[in-house]
Amino acid sequence: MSDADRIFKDSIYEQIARVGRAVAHPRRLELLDLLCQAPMTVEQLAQKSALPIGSASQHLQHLKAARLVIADRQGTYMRYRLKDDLSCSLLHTLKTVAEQYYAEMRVITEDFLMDHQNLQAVSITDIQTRGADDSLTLVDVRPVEEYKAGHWPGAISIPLEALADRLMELPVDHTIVAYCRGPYCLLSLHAVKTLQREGFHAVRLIEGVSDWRARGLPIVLGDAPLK
Amino acid sequence: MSDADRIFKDSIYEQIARVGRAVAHPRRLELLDLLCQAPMTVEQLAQKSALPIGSASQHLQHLKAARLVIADRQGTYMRYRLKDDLSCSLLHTLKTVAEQYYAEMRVITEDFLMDHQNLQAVSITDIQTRGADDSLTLVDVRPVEEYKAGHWPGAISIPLEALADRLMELPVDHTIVAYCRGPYCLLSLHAVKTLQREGFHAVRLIEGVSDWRARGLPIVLGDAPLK
DNA sequence: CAGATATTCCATTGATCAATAGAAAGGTAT
DNA sequence: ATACCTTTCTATTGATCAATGGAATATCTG
Repeated sequence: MSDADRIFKDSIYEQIARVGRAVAHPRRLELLDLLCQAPMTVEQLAQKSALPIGSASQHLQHLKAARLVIADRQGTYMRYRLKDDLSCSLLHTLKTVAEQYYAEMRVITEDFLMDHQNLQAVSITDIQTRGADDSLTLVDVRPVEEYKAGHWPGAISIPLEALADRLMELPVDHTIVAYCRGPYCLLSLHAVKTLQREGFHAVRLIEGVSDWRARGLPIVLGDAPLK
Repeated sequence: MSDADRIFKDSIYEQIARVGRAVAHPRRLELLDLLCQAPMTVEQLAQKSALPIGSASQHLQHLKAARLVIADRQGTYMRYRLKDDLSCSLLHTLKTVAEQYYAEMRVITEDFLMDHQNLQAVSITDIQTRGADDSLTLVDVRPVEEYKAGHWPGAISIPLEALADRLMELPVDHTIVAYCRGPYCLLSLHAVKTLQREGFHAVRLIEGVSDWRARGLPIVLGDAPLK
């Protein structure tokens, strides 16, 4: 093989490695995961990922340099968002590999859930099969901005923080299905605990919006009529 | 959010980042790409990627630790292979992101191909549409082991090294379609140049076996009858 | 234009990772 | 058992990356 050939290959693999390096840090993955939910400012991202603003900004710069996300100014805020759904698919692929290849993922999840008994979880396919059944109420417990940026058809928005004050909006005779950002987001878990404490029959939906997005399932934008 | 919640999330993202770190280095991507073709020994991998044995071994350890590949001893040789096709899909996703998001990929490829004029390239869909047309001969110019580990149905195996000596096996009135490991492998490029110099009408197939594998297209194993 | 706010830049420190060469380990064959 | 071969381990050096805090920049408001 000639020198020119070698240089060509090195350049190509170097470009692919740019993608790899961008997703080689846990904090950046968390930020990317959040951006799969909705566009957000640095401040929001830092708060939701429990990062100092400076660090969050630096990691976002890194993601921007790898062009997985783009940033645009909105007044004094800087708003970051995914370049497109391919970034979301990339993260989804990485999660799938980790879930398939690392038994640690199961162990970590199971160990954690041991502390939270009585938490029934359902999958989106379960919901779809008993779709005709009308005794389910789907609740999106993420912050409202994320709901507006895309939510499951028919779901109503009650952010976890407001849940305790808005229980009267929920039908007592229904099964309440709470969902959030995905299997590793804990909003729906806490929602279900609250609901059960208040006497509702509540279950947790495993998947989140980004999982549906990566799979090409339908997502509704904007406000939806409350039931 | 409680401390336990934060520890859980950190652990989960740390696991996902293991995947990211494994693919964050150009040399490891090249090794993974090679393993998408066929299982190989450390020596073969080192030779094909122009790496010192020690470095190749170290990078393979890294891939093994991330469980994208597995190793088993065969006599004095150590044979590495992909864990399964999911590793291949992972690499395919990374390539797709790089191709979609980085104009540099196009620039590098175009600059390189400037030095190689008269190189017509066809896609696998082109081949499939004119499938009924019988005037095509598909040639797999990779090393025989890789051909045996999976090749396009109907393709014959003539490794690039043997091509000059085996021209008589090719029909002069056909269009010869050469393929190799993928768009960034240069074996088919050199094959087409050789064939053209010898008076054949030859074109390069853009995709390689790993691209078909990642897409779930049919692949034939073992020796195939020569035409 | 001054003051307030959000974000980025910069410089420093510590940590992790890559490349290399030579020694060691595991396996085969005589 | 010895010699030989392939691969891995170990240690060192240099390079890159992450975290942090404080200064600088950009925008909006009064």
